[in-house]
Amino acid sequence: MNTTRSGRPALTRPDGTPLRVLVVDDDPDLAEVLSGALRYEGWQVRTAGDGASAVAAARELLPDAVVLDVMLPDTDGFAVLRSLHTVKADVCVLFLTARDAVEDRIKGITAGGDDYVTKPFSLEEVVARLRGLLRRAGMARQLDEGPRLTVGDLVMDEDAREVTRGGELIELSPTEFELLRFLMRNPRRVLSKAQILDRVWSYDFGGRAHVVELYISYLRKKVDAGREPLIHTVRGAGYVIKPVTP
Amino acid sequence: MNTTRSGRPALTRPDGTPLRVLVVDDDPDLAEVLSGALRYEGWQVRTAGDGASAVAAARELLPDAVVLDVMLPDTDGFAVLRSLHTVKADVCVLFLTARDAVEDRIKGITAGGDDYVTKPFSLEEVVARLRGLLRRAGMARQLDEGPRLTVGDLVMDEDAREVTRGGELIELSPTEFELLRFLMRNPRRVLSKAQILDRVWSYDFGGRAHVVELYISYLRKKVDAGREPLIHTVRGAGYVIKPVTP
DNA sequence: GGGCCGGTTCAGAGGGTCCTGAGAAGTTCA
DNA sequence: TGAACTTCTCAGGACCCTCTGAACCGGCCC
Repeated sequence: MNTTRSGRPALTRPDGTPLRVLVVDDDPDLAEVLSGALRYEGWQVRTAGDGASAVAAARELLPDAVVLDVMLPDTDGFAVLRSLHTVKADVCVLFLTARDAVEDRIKGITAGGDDYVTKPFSLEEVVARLRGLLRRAGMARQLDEGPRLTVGDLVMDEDAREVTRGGELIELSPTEFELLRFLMRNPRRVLSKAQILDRVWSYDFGGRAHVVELYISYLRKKVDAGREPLIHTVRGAGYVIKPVTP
Repeated sequence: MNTTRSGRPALTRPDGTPLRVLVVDDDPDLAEVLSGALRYEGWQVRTAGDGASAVAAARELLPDAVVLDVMLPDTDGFAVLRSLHTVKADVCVLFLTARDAVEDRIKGITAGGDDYVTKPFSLEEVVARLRGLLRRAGMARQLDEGPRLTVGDLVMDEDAREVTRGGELIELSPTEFELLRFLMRNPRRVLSKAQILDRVWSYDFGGRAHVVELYISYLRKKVDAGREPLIHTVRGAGYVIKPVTP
């Protein structure tokens, strides 16, 4: 089976070909970061910088999903959405939008099951939302297990945003939740603080790696408190989450 | 079984094929939003912008239901209705009409089992009405369970518009009812304020997400008052309804 | 041992999210 | 027409989340 840089099997559609995503943003840097992260996750990625070329690219690529900036130089996102749906009716769309534009043009978007993320976002957020869209659309075979992540007796339900350990409910803040999700999606793999910062914190975060240590300590208090620890420090390298008994 | 983007099983007719609906409206944005919401609910959707193409599309699609704007650029909705019935006698029709439209004529039509919604409507309203029509027509297998929604000891009878908790009747305003219905149709799933706004409030509502918080607080006062809470806030994410003990 | 380094933890400021009460405008119904 | 109800805006305030700064801890090397 084809594998990706992340070590996970490539995401494939029911017919075995890789999942395709089109990234549309007029900021080339951001488009690059996004497509890098998605490629890493096993997507076949293509980018476009404006509405016209987005529709053209979609006609060629016939993507399963589109990551679409609402503010584009030529057209507005809603028009692009309509064109995309005429190109491929069952395409999933994830919108990127500025914080204060939310109420405006996003109206009606999520009604179709599409979703949106506000800038500045974290890559983990984008990747997770996209996964959610595809899973609900029944597109990717690998996602069939559903919205559940498990490490030992620690269980995360992404849809319900619920985390339990040994059946006991654990309350987490948004950042704690994202950090834990990132760890749990990469069990038994050492993640550096830089990696964590890049994925869990938003791309324009200027802070230092110290926050990662801080949030790891928060997580430990809630997740590992008084129990066999799942979260481990690897000095000089980063952190891992792994079950106690392999 | 085939599933939809909403995670619910696809709506199917007695013979196993998906339910088909034709959306007829001359406003392409509205048609797009409507068809998105219906597709998400498991319908096979097709749209038309005027009476002539509506009849043509119906002849091809042979829809189980039609969502029909009364005001069309070429013909009026009632003429279309007659044509539709010659194409497929047992089709269910949901009319979309302006608030001050001639109510008598609508009522004459709906006597036949069809229904109508006045603009501006909420998507939740349209989706629910359509469900009701199909259920009464005995079309969809999945709807056989009837009009009852249950979360813990909270019970909603959609047809009677009645809500009880622990047997005790709870009086709700229209908006409160729709909000609660949307929550109860998605138990244990965190719904963002944007999602709620898109589905429960009418499509032309310009207000801010703040109203959602307000109505959640109203609901809590009536539904959760002095009892074990069913409605939960997930900070930074949205709201969930779920029974205390799973 | 002393200094250094990576990591952990505590305390607290500031900012944001969310809740709620009060009240204005619009709607329904008698 | 007036009263009751519904819907929504506004503003105050409580609480939580996030991040900074600084102290602390233990291992490692000189």
